Amino acid sequence: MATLKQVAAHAEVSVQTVSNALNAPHRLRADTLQRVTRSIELLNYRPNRNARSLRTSAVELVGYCVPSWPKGQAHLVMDQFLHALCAAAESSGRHILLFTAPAGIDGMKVYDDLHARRLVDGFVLSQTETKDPRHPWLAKRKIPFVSFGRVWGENSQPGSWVDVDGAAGCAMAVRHLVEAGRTRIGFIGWPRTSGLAQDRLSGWRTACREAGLPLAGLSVACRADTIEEGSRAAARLLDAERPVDGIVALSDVLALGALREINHRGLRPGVDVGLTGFDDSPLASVVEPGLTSLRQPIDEIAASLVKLLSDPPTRATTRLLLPELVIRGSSSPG
Amino acid sequence: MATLKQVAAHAEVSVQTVSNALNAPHRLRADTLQRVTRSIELLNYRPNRNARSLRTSAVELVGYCVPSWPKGQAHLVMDQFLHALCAAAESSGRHILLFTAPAGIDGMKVYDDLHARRLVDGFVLSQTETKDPRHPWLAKRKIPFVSFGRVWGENSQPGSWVDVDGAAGCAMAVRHLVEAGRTRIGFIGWPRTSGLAQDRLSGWRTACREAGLPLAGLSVACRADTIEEGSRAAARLLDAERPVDGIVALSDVLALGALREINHRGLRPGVDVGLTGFDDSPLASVVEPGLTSLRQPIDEIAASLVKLLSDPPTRATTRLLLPELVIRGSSSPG
DNA sequence: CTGAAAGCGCTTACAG
DNA sequence: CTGAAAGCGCTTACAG
Repeated sequence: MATLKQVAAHAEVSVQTVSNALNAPHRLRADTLQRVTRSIELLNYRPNRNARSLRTSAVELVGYCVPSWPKGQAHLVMDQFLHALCAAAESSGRHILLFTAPAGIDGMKVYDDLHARRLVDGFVLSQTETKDPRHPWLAKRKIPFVSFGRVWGENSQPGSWVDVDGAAGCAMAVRHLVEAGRTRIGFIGWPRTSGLAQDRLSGWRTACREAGLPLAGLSVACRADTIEEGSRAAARLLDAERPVDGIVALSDVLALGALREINHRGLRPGVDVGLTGFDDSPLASVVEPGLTSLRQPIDEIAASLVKLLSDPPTRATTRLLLPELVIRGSSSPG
Repeated sequence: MATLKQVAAHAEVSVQTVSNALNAPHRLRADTLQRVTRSIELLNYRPNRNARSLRTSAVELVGYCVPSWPKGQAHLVMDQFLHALCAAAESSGRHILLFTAPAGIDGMKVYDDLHARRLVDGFVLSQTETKDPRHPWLAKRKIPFVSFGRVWGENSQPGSWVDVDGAAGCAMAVRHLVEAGRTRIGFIGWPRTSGLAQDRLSGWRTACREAGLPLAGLSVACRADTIEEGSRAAARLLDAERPVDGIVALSDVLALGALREINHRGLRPGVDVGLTGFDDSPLASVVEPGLTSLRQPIDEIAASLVKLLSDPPTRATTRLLLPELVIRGSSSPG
């Protein structure tokens, strides 16, 4: 492995000049630069990142905690997000360092340790929870971080965040169903304690109201994000005195449950009942008919997060992105 | 941020002694160790990893290339694998560094660069392909790596690997179906060019033969790992003069296609036709009836990989693990 | 058991 | 535009 010193000797310049050739080429005369560059190539020199980091105290590594899921409850779009995050980081010479940590406040000593030992410069948080303790904890200690997702607390959230506009997304879904002629659209969500659920619910409510559609008794809160709960909720909406002809579900999994219930009853999804999900997970295109779903702009989210972490603006910044409605058979025939 | 020097001053010993307290505590007298430990805690000292790595030239970071997938073709068990890999690495003080790289030989300069700049000590390869160019490339340059999966070449594969015994797994699936009374079991796989497909096919063949079951015309090779191909293959097996009453599919996705076809025909999965998949992906427990599938022992695989990379045996080592048959409704009623 | 010193491979004011 | 020197924070023979 060639070192800076060896390159300098080979090019007959000082190590400082080689370092400049790499980090500030404009400081060199053209012919010197060329000579140094040639030596670098000849010796196949690659700067040692540890030495650099020790000197500059920047490791150009971003910590990301890989969530652990209850059995079978895999995060279906995580690999897409991770790939996008990696690609975004690499476009500015950074990389992602993966780690595991206990949930909640107990995990914070892991974050602290990684930062204190200089394994990472900062963190990208995701799987943000209502009243997530990580944000204030990190902010208090001045450990750099950005958040994918809001904390939904009463007070303003510490740090920069990027999120998807769930309300706007669900409103898009409602309008899409209205255009397909639906007149009674239900919402399948989670309890009010979840900020994310409230957000998406509000989009459904607003759009229904704007379209002059009824709301009363048409929103169901599921206790868990499972197929079974989705089925049960759909059954309730379809068993009502005046059954729904459209369903907006808060997640793909709930939508899949609804899809099953619709099929069980001999109703035709996309014909008798229009249905939409959220996330455009791999499940959405695997079922039949395909599930219309709201796709989060993963690449843009990842790029924003990395940018906010790498070049932190002077004050905390927020960015709300629109999801994209991916239309499949569950909401429109053919 | 406290440094070694400050801790040494505080404990009134040399820096060498503090370093020993951390890395070779047995060299210190008990009272010295205690005094030093107290100072470390008081000053909340955390050793700078970059300085350590520069000195020892070990970064304790394992590179893992996050695969990019064609749209919608997410790797459904990847987040489980990544979590297991992280946890395994952390149990020996290591971490996972994620990166992206072009497929095949074009990506090797990325691997080379990460290693040369000392961002990683070595690599865990996965998504291994038939005649994967990465293994010989890395071996030739003496860049440490281990492989999850075999390369299936004619020659012996460079480097250590860990893999799941697909043949044994598919044989287990066949025997399970035989026990449930099936007498005509088909296999849905991929073309013979895939070593993995050959492996799993051979398990089906062996077990059928041992059970005295027919083989002729009962294996179908799909061109792609999609629902549609799985459906088509199942249709062929069910349209035969003597239709099958059991199907072993090479993947969960193909099995899901078969499940759809079985349902379409008004046949009852698990009753009229027994069906199994491979991977126990999140899809398997989400469909109805649940899909019987072969679960790869992810945690054990990850632990083996990290161990082989961290404490490389003197000669390349291989480890073949048994998958576990997870039985759900698709292969047995109730 | 403990300590003084060299050195890992860089970058960065500073001087020329 | 170029170079000599200090120093980032550790570890590791080596000496006492």
